[in-house]
Amino acid sequence: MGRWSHEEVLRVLDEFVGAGDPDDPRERKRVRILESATQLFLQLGYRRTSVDEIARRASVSKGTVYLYFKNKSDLLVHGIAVEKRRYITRLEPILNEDLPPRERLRGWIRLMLELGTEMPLTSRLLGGDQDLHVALHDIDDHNWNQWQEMGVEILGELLLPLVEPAELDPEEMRNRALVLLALRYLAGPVMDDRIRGPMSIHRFAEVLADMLVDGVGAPPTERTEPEEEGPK
Amino acid sequence: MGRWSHEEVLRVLDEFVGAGDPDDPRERKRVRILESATQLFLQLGYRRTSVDEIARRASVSKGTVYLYFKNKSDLLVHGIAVEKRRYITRLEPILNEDLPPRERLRGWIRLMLELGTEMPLTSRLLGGDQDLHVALHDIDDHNWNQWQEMGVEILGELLLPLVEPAELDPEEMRNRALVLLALRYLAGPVMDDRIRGPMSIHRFAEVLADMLVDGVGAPPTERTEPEEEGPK
Amino acid sequence: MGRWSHEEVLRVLDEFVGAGDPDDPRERKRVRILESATQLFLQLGYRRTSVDEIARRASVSKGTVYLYFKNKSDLLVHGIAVEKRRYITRLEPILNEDLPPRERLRGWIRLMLELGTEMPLTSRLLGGDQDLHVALHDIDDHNWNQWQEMGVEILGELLLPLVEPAELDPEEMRNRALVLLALRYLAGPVMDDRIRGPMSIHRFAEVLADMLVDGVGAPPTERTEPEEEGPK
Amino acid sequence: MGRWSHEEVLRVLDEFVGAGDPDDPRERKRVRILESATQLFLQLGYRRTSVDEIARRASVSKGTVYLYFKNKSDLLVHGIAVEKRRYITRLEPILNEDLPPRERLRGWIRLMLELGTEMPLTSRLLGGDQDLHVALHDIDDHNWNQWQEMGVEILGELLLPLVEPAELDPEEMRNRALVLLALRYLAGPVMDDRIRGPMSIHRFAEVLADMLVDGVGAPPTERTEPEEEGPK
DNA sequence: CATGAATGAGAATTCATTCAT
DNA sequence: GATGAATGAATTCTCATTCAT
Repeated sequence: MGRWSHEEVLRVLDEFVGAGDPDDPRERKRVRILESATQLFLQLGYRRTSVDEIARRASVSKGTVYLYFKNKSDLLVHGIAVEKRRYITRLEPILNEDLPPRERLRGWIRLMLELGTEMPLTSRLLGGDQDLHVALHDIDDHNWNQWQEMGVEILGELLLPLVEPAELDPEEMRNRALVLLALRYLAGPVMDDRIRGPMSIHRFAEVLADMLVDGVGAPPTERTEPEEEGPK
Repeated sequence: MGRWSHEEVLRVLDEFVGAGDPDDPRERKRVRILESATQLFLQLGYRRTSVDEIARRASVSKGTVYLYFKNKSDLLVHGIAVEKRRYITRLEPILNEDLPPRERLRGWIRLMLELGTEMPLTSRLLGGDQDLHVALHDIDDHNWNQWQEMGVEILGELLLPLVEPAELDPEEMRNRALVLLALRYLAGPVMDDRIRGPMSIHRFAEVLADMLVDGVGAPPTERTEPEEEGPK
Repeated sequence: MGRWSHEEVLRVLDEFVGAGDPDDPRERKRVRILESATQLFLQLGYRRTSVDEIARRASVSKGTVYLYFKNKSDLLVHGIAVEKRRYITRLEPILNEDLPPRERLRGWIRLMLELGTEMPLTSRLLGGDQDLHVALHDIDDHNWNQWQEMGVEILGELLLPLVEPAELDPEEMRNRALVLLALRYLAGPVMDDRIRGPMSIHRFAEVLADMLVDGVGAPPTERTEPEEEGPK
Repeated sequence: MGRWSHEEVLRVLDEFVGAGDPDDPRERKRVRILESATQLFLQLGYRRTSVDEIARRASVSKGTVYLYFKNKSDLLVHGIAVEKRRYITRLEPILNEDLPPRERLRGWIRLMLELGTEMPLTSRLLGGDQDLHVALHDIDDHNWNQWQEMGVEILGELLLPLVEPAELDPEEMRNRALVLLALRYLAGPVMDDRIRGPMSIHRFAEVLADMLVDGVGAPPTERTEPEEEGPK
């Protein structure tokens, strides 16, 4: 499983904001404010979201927002941190489980495309949202690199057994990894059901995985559907 | 070529902003303002770009900007129209040429990924940039639908001969078309060379096409490189 | 000693905030808060000092500050009162001691210039600090007049024997008293060692006294230096 | 006249903001805004003065203030620059005129005390106003040093012929110069007629000069009064 | 008594748009 | 046509003061 074993993953986790006791009313308010902000950032974009509006949606006063977060951009930073924590949880089964390589790759593709639902801010940020980039300016680069490296590492692992029989040269293999990695940038668009058409995100990911693993002309694998699903 | 024959294509074109005589000094000023705006929108995002800055870059007064465009958002609308016109030109060879089906699909994938370079505003918009979406609100929907339908139509054509031997049912086929169509949302991210790694955009598109056409485990086709290329 | 005998001085003192038992833990807390406030007012100015910061420095909660002082400006008023009490103590030797007139005047000049160290808030206030003036608005006038009258009275006493031989007319004498009285406004500036150059405040006062008593062209008197001194 | 001959003085002047054509309506508005700001800064202090209030007093909109001055603090900087220009004008006669040394020193003392009327912001700043200091933070130090050095230089020149007969050692002389220099910090307080009593600022300066030049016990020189005078 | 969370009235600054010249 | 000065609504952030616990 390469460099991204538990220790590493936990090191990354430690960066994340500690959640605190969910029964503490203060914590509850904090979460309410953060969620209001996140929703509005997604709905209107970062700049168009005013702190006033965030406060109103969270039913607190403007001043209270600044009591819990030192900045408007601090709200964004914490929103992204919350998503990261969610990501780690979702990643672990793919990294640890004892599945056939094809299934692991398919699981990974699915996860990447579902990131849009579970990590909408991050998707937006990775998708190049200027507003978010500007708001995050300094932390941005560090985060991005970490994110990219982590992806390359993990995907390399997953890909290895699959491309072995074709005897691809290492450069070609690395390129394929990079291309597959870039698929996560579809996570944002894929949230839009006009883009997905009649498919769920899960199904969309399956179809993409089918083509990538076996080629556009090959027949599909058996369809798997998760129990519960967010959009569509 | 289905419904999207010349007449249709031209009908779409007609909607675009009429270019006018490129020697008319008024027209030249109009173009200069529009280009300044487009560059700044791409560089700073829509909101962070001030009309003042646009005027300065175009070496006209702020008032003049409003003489040629009724709004700040009008600048965006026209910037996008310019890109559309460019798109039609690029699309035609793929639609008309008498190439083997696999090559046509590969050509289409290449084009989609290169849209980021030639249609940066559109890519950004399709990629979910809130700033742009909000600025365009009403025109947005109409445009978007047209754009999507046009894509589905064209891609259906291209895909048909390739999937025929696999006897895919029509639903599966439509899904695959939608999934492939969504790849154009990679156009924006693919402009970032941290994402492409050592590959040019063209090469990136080739690697993606290889996997999609033949599967991740199949050997690559012969590499084609265009004479000159923008980034990387 | 004129009108400013013990009774008068004590009447003024009585106005000052009663100190209370210094062993009472409540009183100790009160003093701690007041000192924190005073230090911060001097360091940052009145407006820039937040009640939060005062509470933090005094290791109490913000609410507690309001338990002991009804206002932010109340802190300032009491801070100034504390300085007044200190002033009375320092003034007495000059009023009572049986010294030659020149020495008494020199002592008084010294004291005035040293007020900046021992009555920094008052100096700042007298020096025209708008922040403080505004914060004190109403009490201000009453206080100021009292302060001024007290000074004129005392200085008149000190000056009388010195100007007698010159047979100055009463108006001229009163004017000289007023001018000398104004020297106390140097107390603030004189705390800045860039202004004093290599001199201590004490030394600075001596040099000023020399010139005032004997003229700029006369040789200096023997230098006196106090045992211990604050700045420089 | 030492180092501060015409060239130097003009070099300093060049730093000042160019006034522009006083008939240009734009310039007139600029001046109106600047004067409104200066008056309010003096009346209320820097922090308590809001840009809104400045705009209202100058009868322009808030936005217009920012059209002419990039900052609130920019208003302060320019206000001080205006005062500097005034200062240079007043200084020249003292530097150039062919007067007896005593008269030159007396003229200088007069000028210093009158600075409060003609350079109220500067007086306030030199007097240690926290608000102003903070608003100016970086330019502050440079300015202060220049101001101080200029004073030491000029005063040294003026003092030399007066102390020569007393054969003061150089250190004592330098100290006397520094002490006299500090008298300019009385400029602010002296603007207050409660402090000056029945004297005009001019008269106050004369009385102070008398004492400093000849000693507190010596008779006054003939009284000089200027034709027109500001306060009192 | 003590606490510190909550409030909301300001304050500085930006910028799309208008309009007199 | 062209200009650019003027406007003022909107936005982020601060902090004295209150009050429920």
